[in-house]
Amino acid sequence: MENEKETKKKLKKAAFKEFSEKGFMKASLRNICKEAGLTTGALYFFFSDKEDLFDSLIEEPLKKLNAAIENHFIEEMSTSKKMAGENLNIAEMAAAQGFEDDKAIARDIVHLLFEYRESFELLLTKAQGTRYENIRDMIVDKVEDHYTGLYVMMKGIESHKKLSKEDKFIIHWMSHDQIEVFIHILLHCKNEKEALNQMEYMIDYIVGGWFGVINSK
Amino acid sequence: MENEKETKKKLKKAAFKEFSEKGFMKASLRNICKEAGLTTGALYFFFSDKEDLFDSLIEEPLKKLNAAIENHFIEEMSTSKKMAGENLNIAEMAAAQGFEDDKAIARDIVHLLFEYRESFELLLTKAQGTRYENIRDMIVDKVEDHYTGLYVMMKGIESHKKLSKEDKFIIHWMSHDQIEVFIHILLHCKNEKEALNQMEYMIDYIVGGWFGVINSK
Amino acid sequence: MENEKETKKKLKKAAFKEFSEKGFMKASLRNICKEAGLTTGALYFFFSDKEDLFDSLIEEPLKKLNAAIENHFIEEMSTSKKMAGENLNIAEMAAAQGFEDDKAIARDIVHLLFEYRESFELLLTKAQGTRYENIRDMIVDKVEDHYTGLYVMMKGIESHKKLSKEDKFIIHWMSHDQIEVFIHILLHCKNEKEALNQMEYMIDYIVGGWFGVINSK
Amino acid sequence: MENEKETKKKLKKAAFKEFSEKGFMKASLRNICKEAGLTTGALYFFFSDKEDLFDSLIEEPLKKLNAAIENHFIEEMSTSKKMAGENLNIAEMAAAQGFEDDKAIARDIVHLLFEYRESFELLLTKAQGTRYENIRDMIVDKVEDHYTGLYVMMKGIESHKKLSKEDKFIIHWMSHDQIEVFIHILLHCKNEKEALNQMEYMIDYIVGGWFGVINSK
DNA sequence: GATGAATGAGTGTTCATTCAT
DNA sequence: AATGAATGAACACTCATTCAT
Repeated sequence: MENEKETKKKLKKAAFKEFSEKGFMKASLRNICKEAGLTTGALYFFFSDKEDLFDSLIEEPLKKLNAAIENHFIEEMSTSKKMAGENLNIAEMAAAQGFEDDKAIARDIVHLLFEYRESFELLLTKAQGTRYENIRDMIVDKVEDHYTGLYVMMKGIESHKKLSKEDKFIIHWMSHDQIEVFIHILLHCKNEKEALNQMEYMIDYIVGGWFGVINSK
Repeated sequence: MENEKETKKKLKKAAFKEFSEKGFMKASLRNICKEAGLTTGALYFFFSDKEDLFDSLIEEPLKKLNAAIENHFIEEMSTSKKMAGENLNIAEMAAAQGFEDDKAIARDIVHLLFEYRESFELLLTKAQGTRYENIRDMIVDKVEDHYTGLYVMMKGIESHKKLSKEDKFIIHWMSHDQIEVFIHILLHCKNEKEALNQMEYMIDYIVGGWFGVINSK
Repeated sequence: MENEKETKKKLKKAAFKEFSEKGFMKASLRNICKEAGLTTGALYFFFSDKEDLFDSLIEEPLKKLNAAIENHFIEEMSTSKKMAGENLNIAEMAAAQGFEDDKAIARDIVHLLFEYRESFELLLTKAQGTRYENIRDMIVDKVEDHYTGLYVMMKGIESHKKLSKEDKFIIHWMSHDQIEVFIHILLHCKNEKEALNQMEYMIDYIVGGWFGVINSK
Repeated sequence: MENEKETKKKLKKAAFKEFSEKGFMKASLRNICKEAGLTTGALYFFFSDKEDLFDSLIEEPLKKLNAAIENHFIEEMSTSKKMAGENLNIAEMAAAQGFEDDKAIARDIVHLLFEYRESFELLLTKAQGTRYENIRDMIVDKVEDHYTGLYVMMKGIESHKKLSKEDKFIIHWMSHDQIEVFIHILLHCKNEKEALNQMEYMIDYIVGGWFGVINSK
């Protein structure tokens, strides 16, 4: 990233502007090159096509986000596992410790989102027409397993295989909504500090929602 | 709608297919006309332009949805008002009666969504490039006042003017999320029956979220 | 004209507006019919095509103009002939009687032009794309013989056959310019009265020009 | 102009042909490209749109014409000024010296017109639909001040502000007619030599016309 | 590395005109 | 007399992409 050719940087900068203003589909490579003071040929030296150019703007941040998700949501379910070993009502426990672990994860994610704020905004709002147009759902799919595990434990269900259609549906929704929270914060807070502040209230909402579901029926 | 000319119907059907497959922007009027077995000129006899054609597919359902929103969220806040007249804790009351009014509203909306299911799916997922590309936000804006009123009462705040930045942010989020619930149901349930079933669980989540927020701090 | 069908009149009125605003080529039959509150089919009942519609707006005035030209410039060359019989310097004679006959002709033409003012304006400024796009030249050709006769006499040339290339050129120009005078008046005077007033000065110019040419060399 | 790419030249040549045959509005870019053996995309590499293509054919000549007009009609009014300084009847003087200055100007203009003959013909007869469709009037407006000055002096009027409506009308006409002379020569003479020859007679006419007006009443 | 040139298929849209009813 | 529907060809213009140099 740092030692990229000057030309490539100019191209990416111009592309950023154009994609941000018009979205992927309406963006014009001609405009981008004109803005960058280059010809279309130059663009095709660095990028294989329009989508590759878009990719270059969000690739690194997206990789990091994926890595963070791997770390936080997939590899470890230590909190839950630990608790499951003991003889406590899981919901009470989670409440007792205030979901401290989950809050820490959330803070990490928010930090990452704001580090590459513009890229993520681009990815989330201007990618229609690229392979990322369903990026929200793609991310939801990635975290769904994590929340399934959490749900199973909190509900005291023996195995994933015993989950009803209704369980699965609500788990999918809650996963979706968790992602929606992050996106909402990214798109509506003007900086990380404000985001972390609002995050506290959002967590009250999400946790409340979870308990609403877990205690239902 | 019912006594439309055969040709117009063919055109709309073909348009539905094309828009659904490719989205508004990538849809080709030529394809639509070919599919309908007509020339492009014929299309322009019935519709003034590409967007007018798209409009025709979602106009009526959207009008009805807007009307429903007006009726349910804007004109009446009877539940809240009734309660406000008495000397009770509003949150307790709402909980006591199980948010029956809100549930009734939700059922109505769901019914409407599934009555024109395909149109709403089109509107919500394929409208980029039309004036409806921000339809989600447009609807959120419409219901936000309603939820602001609800929030003020449940929190026991004197006036809308006393709302903090954080209050406003979380109200906006909760309004947004309420709409998101409906959209999620529309896009993930295969029919109204299933939707109404899932709706119950979603309401537990939403109500839990609200209490999480209201009781916070 | 008077007992035309109401529909036809509406069509012609709307056509007048559209042709006047956009010129023949850019005018749209669809617009005309819409403006008239009719369908294109109706138009084609009364008119065979776009040009026929245009024609209908200028046909009668143009016929009358042609007739006036026949009468004044072609049939009669009485003044000149009379004079030619006598033994006088024709130029002096013409000057002496102040070109009274020609002035009378001019007044007649001006009267006609202003009687159908709008039609002639249409014909002269909005006909590009019709068979009248060279109407100026067509009229010039009609009056050229008359001026050739006048020239021959004033110059004392024996026969039309003795006219040099230069003579013919200047005759053509003077014929052209005479028409240009009428057009200029039509397009720049707001009514007939003003036109007749300005006409006096224009005649001074034209007569001066003729003497300049006749006395040259 | 000279070191233009072969392709661009082919395009301009084909455009010249098409515009000359059909006029700007009826000309088809497809035809032009076909004639040039290229695709429409190629055209848009060299020209920004249809009008830009037309412009390219008349731009340089028109610039030179405008410059010539600036030089001759606007900056200098030396003849008049010189004379105004002395105590002579301006009309007599102008006549005495045979309008030599004005004749020189006319020769210059004619030379220019014939240097770019085809371009000027295009501009004057095929520009309807472009921003040059009123080019005649635009040029008249440019020279009118010059002739106003001349008129004021020849008539012995104190100031421009004392000009009557009739004065202004006849000045406008004479300016218009002067331009018409040049156009007539351009469109009716087959080369510059013939044009300069005919010009002599035209000047007799114009000068005669001026005296007719100046000495009137 | 980068340019300038060119492709070729595509876009939405407009048009005068026709014709069965 | 007039409508409503439909045609079919044409329009100017834009696009991502390619490639010889």
